[in-house]
Amino acid sequence: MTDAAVPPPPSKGERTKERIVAAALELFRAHGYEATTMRMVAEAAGVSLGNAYYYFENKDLLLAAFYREVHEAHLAAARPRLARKRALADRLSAVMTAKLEVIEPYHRFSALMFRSAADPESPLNPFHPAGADIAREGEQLFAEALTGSSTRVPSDLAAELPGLLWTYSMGIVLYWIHDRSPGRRKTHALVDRTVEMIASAIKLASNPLLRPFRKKVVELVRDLRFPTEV
Amino acid sequence: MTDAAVPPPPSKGERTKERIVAAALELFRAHGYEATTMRMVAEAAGVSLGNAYYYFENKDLLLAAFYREVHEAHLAAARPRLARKRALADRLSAVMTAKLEVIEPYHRFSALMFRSAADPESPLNPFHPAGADIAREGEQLFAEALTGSSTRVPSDLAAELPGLLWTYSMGIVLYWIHDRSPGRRKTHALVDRTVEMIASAIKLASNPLLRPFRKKVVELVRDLRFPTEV
DNA sequence: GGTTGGAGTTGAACATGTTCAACAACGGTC
DNA sequence: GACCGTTGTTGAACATGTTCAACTCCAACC
Repeated sequence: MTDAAVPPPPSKGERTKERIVAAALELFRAHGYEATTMRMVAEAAGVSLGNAYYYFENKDLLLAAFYREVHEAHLAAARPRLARKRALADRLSAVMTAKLEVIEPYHRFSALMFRSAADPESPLNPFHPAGADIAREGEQLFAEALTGSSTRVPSDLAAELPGLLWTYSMGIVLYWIHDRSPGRRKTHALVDRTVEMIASAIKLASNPLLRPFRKKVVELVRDLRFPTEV
Repeated sequence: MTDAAVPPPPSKGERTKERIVAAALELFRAHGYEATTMRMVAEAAGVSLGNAYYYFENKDLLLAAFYREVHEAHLAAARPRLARKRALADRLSAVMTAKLEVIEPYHRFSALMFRSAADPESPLNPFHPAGADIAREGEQLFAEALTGSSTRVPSDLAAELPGLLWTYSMGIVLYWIHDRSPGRRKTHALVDRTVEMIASAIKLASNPLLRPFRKKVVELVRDLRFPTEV
């Protein structure tokens, strides 16, 4: 019974959509986002301009498709590395390094990802329905990095850490966008050093003596984590 | 001798530019950024479309002019409040509250400020020459908040704090952009609580016992503060 | 086989940011 | 006052994201 595993054959529309995405990703890679016009995408996909808009309401949604692809690549790159590490700092480092490596080819136009991520209207924004999946999966990855590590974390903190770490990773990406150093040396240095600090801070915060302080921070995060809620 | 204080009379061009800015700000306020077209701005300013582009290379630069106006308003609102506070937490709170009040009328399109701020190419980005002034003045304001307070801060830390606090304020603004709660309650709550935590952390970090740890953090910040440097 | 309704597709049209060659106004110089 | 270079100004043209009414294709149904 392999029925459940066999996806239905792609419809004509699905194949067309796939062609459009592929064309767009290739053009983005080659020319960047702004320089890639919808007409170029349509032509490269062997499709009319209007047809591209039949599948993607606007250009941003093509970017969202691209973003998802990058995200999948990150997951695929990070998980095998996690399997080889125990120490928390190493595991966090594995996740972040995988991220930096995956996004490196797109440095020249990755600012776009970020601008969209900061825009409440954009499908890339983690609070937007269309972008929520990626954020959730990103947090999930950090959750795996935590649970698989040799470090024990109190449960109240453990509940909030994945979200915090995901936010941290967004901050790193923002730094990386502006990083002009060769080989993105500064971003890697920042990751190396902050990852150590975070691991230390987590161990410290797990100390029973610090429970009251920890509670206060966890409460703050829990209360205010979702600005979009009322 | 009041010569130095008397600015030269505005040239024709300066007056035209002023009219364009004024028209743009009013239209932004009324309709938001995207919905305001350059043609609308030109017409409202009583000027041809091409002429608007003579003064502002692109629409983003009009947004930059708007951003500067908001920034000036923030400085003007924050400084008198600082004069009435001594405690560090109160002073930080004064600066942040002034900021939130000043930007509140523009909540609907303020995401634009942020997207531009995150974009290395944009004039709003603090690492971009055109946006650097605003960032510097923002840090300066935090420097005033610090030096005027009753709290003593070790000099190594004092050198880095304004920049860190400015970064913190950007984070608050990012949160505020997504805040849908009535009266922006959640953002205010976040400010209230984080400002306390920051003041406590600064006092804690000033403790001589923590000098090694503080040195480590200060060094990290100093080394990596400017991603755009090589 | 004909009909029908939805999915897929097209090209033209539109709105808007941006550019540009040409023109006008102005201020200084002789 | 005539000349001239700089500053200011214009409207048309262009590129590109987006929309839309019309068309084709195709599978399901009678």
